[in-house]
Order: sequence, then C-alpha cells, then structure tokens
Amino acid sequence: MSRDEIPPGTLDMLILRTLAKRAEQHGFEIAESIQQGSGDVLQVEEGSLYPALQRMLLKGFVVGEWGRTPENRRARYYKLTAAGRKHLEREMESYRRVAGAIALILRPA
Amino acid sequence: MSRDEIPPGTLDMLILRTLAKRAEQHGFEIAESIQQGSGDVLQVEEGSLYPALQRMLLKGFVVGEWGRTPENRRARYYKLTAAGRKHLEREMESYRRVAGAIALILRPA
DNA sequence: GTGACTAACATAGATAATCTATGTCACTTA
DNA sequence: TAAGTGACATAGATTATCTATGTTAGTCAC
Repeated sequence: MSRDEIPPGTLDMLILRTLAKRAEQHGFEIAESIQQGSGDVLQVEEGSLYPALQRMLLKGFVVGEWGRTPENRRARYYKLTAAGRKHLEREMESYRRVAGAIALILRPA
Repeated sequence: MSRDEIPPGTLDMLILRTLAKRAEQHGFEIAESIQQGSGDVLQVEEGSLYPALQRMLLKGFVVGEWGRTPENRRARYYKLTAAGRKHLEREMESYRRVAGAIALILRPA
C-alpha cells in the first residue's frame, strides 16, 4: 500500500493525539505509532517529526525527559502537558469542522 | 459562525468538484459555491482562487471562456475538461484515503 | 579495542500552497 | 465625470512539510 505525506497543518495534532493515547513515547515510537495507527497510510519523516516536537516543547504542549530505551539507547521520552491536551482538543474540533465541510462538498450532488 | 481557511492541498480539488456539480461558473461564483456548499465553513480568498484557476488552466484541467455576467460585467467562465475530471477523481480518492487514516488516529482509543 | 553498523536525535535548505495586500479594468449610476 | 463596485490578477509573506545530511553513542564482530 502506498504511504502518504502528512497533510500540512495536521502533524502537531497527530503527534499530540498519539501521546494522548499512550504517554512516554520517544520520537521513533511516535512515528511508528502514527504509521501503524493510520493503517499504514500516513508516514512521518524525521525531518518533520523532530522540528514539530521542538516547536511543541517551546510552546509547552509537551515535556521531554531523557531516558533509555529497552535496548539501552538514549532517547527523549515525551508526554502531554495540560496545555497540550487543551490544544489537542481545539485542534481536533477545528479539524473535524473543516473535514466535515469538505465532505459536504465532495459528497455526490 | 467562524469561517476557516482552505487546508493546503485541497483547493484544486474543491474547485474542480464545484465545477463538476455545475459547469460554466466564473471565479466569484466558484468562491461563493464553495463557501455555501461547505455550510459557510470554508472561505476561499481571491489571492488563492485565481492563481489556482491559472494553474489548472495551464495543466488543462479546466478551460475558460470570456463572457458576460447577467449584470453585464466581463467574467471568465470555467468548465471541467476530461483531464480535469480524471484529476478530480484521483484527488478525491487520495483525499479520502488520507482523511480516513487521520480519522483512525483521532477516534477514541 | 578498533571499525562497521545502527538507533535516535537534530538541522539547513528546498518546496509547495495558501493568505494578505494591492492593483487594474470596465461597467453603472448619480 | 467621479464614485462605487464586480471581477480578475499578481507580488510577497508565511507556514509547514519533505529531502538530504550530519551528529552522538551504543553494539557487535574480528
């Protein structure tokens, strides 16, 4: 199955939503979660993922703690903050409104 | 109700879809059709609309003919070509796959 | 214990597509 | 003849993703 790009404007929401379902994931895990959780349709590139995580660290939507993977690699584990959860809710609401509007236009006459 | 921007990557599809439902619309009419057809959620700015129409003229997805509005203003009336219809179908299929994938991630755990 | 390999993180620059702001043209109407 | 406006047009800013590349540090083989 061909994998797609992440539509612009949705990456932060997808990352936050992934962390909302399971906290304490590091970058690689988040990328895998998104790919698997989307039924192998969406693929996040590292060059998109890490800048997005940095943005959200600065905005206070996530916090990160350095730790160790089971394989003893160093990795930064992220989890949602209260502000991140609020932001996620707003993003999801906005996304659903727009997606619903597009569906109206796409549906058969 | 607050109106939203068009998500990047969807404008061409929305324009083509609007023309598929009713041909021979000019720019202003297309913008109105999208706004009304989306339940007043989506708003296309002229600075996005006209460049998009130019792109699609060049690609042969639409053809345009200068004419007159009922109020006797000059206006360019657009309609889909066969290539435009094909392109629209591909775009809709791709959009639905991605939207479905995002819905998978957004839905409650 | 040195070198190859790789997991995980990181960043610079390219690219794409929308919006903001502005401008033009021409018809109507006072 | 001047103002208002419908319709079209374009330059530049902005935003967010991807591509390509680089860095760090741990493992494993020899």
